[in-house]
Amino acid sequence: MIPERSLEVLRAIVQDYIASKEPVGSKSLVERHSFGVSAATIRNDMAFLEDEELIHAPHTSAGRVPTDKGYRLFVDRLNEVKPLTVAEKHAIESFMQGSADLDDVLGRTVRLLSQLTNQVAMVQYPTLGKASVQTVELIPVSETRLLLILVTDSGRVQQHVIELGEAVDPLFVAELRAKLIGSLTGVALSVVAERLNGFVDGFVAARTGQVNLVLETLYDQVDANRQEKIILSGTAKLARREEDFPSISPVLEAIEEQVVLLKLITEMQTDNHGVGLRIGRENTVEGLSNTSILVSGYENGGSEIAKIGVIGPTRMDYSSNISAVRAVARYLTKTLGN
Amino acid sequence: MIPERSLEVLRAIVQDYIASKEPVGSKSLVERHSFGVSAATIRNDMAFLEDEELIHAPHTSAGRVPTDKGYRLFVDRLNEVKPLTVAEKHAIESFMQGSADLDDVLGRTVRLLSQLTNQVAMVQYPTLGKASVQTVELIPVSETRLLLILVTDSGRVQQHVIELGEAVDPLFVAELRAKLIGSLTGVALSVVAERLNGFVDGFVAARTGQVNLVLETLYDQVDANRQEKIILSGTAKLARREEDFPSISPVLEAIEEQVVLLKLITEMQTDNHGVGLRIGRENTVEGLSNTSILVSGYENGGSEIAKIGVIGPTRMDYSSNISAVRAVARYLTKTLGN
DNA sequence: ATTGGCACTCAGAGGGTTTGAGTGCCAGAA
DNA sequence: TTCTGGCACTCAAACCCTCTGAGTGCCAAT
Repeated sequence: MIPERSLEVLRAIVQDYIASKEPVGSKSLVERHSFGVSAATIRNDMAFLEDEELIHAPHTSAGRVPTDKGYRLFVDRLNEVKPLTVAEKHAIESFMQGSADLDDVLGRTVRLLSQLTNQVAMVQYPTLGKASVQTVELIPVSETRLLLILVTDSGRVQQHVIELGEAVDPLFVAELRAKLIGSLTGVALSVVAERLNGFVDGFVAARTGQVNLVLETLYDQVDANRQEKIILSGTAKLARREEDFPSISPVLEAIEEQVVLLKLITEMQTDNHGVGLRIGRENTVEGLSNTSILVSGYENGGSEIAKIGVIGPTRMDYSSNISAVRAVARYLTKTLGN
Repeated sequence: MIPERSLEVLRAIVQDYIASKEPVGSKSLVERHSFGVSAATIRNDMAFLEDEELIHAPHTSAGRVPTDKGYRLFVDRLNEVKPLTVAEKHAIESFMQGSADLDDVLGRTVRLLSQLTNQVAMVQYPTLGKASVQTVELIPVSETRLLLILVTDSGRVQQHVIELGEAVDPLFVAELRAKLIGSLTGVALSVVAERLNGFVDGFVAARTGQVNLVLETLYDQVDANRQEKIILSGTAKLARREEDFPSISPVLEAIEEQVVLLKLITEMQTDNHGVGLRIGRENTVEGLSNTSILVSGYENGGSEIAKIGVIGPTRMDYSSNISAVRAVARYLTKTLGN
């Protein structure tokens, strides 16, 4: 077990280090915090913390810096989540005011979060989840082209133009449309494909080519709901922290690699405080070993779920950032609720 | 007038500097290029070029570096645009293979351009231009909600859900839909609003509220065609060139500021070689004083027009980049032609 | 106009010294 | 047992000095 005072010392070290960006030594520690003991005693505690690999000295005659493990313990056991200030809550409200469609809401949200935390923010597009088909439409837009529209009950609308390559017969389109609506309304996206098994048999042989073309497109659209995507904001914030990283280039590269980032945040569990956190090397991704990633989940109409979060140096202000991410996620869920 | 050989010297300086990233001196110049004169003579020419402010010495006993003005003269008068290699052409072809909708095409294009030039690439979304309405659709998606769809002849499809707040009468929707189609098919987006002047008078008074709601949404969508947007790719490429900039942070900030960037590229003329170029401080934007911006125009079905380009250090390989931007722009126009 | 020669400049590399924040440890006090 | 004051020790970073060499500018000779 780690003695009580040592934990206090760790907390103080993390706090001072976050504030000053300088390794912190025993002397400045006793000056800024009232431990009621001398610097020498603190040094003993620090030696203990170092044995436990919770802090680490960049070189012999320097102060101490928290290790990833130290931050982890700090966050899990010592950190009190700082509630948002009134000004911040106000900022959230006004930022989200008057947002229109999904793209718009997510765009605003990610900018908001970046601004609030002063870090790089990210939002994952909502994924398939439990969403189901609200309606399907088929509209001729020219001699040979059809517009296929898919509306899900989570309010997402997708469309795609299908080039049939031959003249469109309005009667046939009407029939196809009616049958599609009949078969799919209310059906969960995840079972659309199997529900349409044998669908093509209901048409005369001459039409099967066209029907299949439409079905292909429909499957693509359903899949597009599965295809995941992330938007980022505030990349420049990373650069302003140049001192924080040996080089920002690998970090930028890593976060530009959407696939990796998606994988990473998808497998993150949101446990404590409703947020998920990976500190430093806990992100197995190379290039992110000096960054922490903080995510929280949000919901879209109860049927789609995805994550939102920030990426910053391991030495970030966890208290504020955790509450910001949590608040914005909650707010986003609420906004999408309508 | 600038003597012939001095121009040759300038060309050599630019080329060597781009290749080596080191200030170039008279000695290495005569070694690497066969001028047929001695270093001392070259020095005289360099003194002349310096008087003309085409080159500049970082400090007394250093080699010379081209100034913005020097690059400008180089590009305008000395630079031969390097044709793309077969491999590069091949890369373009295969990269664009099998692209689907507008988003997808633009996304691929910008990644392609970034990869080809090894710089940050950007694509502006097509703007309004001469596009006109191909068709309008109005679809009930729930008790109280309508889906409005606008298709332009450039193939762009937009949709938006309208919350009417009261139950939707199918007959009314059919009437509204028919009248909209009648009034708008083939009408240029720029005159949609005026064409609908008095449109609401054709309905019974009880419906005017709902009609106006739909019209508002329609106007918004038309405007969204005007609303401009840029996508970027390869931001990390900037960071890998850390030596090129005193600090990348202002550069990143500048390019994250879409509004500024849009304004900048919009006012750029594409003159020589079909591309537009701003070198260093020619970009009045603060933060971009060490970067050059290179753009070329592309068209979407002849009716929408926008720009595509790259941003890099002033010391970039203009020859290759100009041809890459030009080629990709041409290819993009062709791809969108279908 | 061009050239070789030469004195001059100066950024940057190399090397040595100094400084001071900070540690580790110990012997004695509480 | 826990804490404390004291002290020797360490080492990165700051500072300073010198040296080096690439490069210039200018001039007198060709």
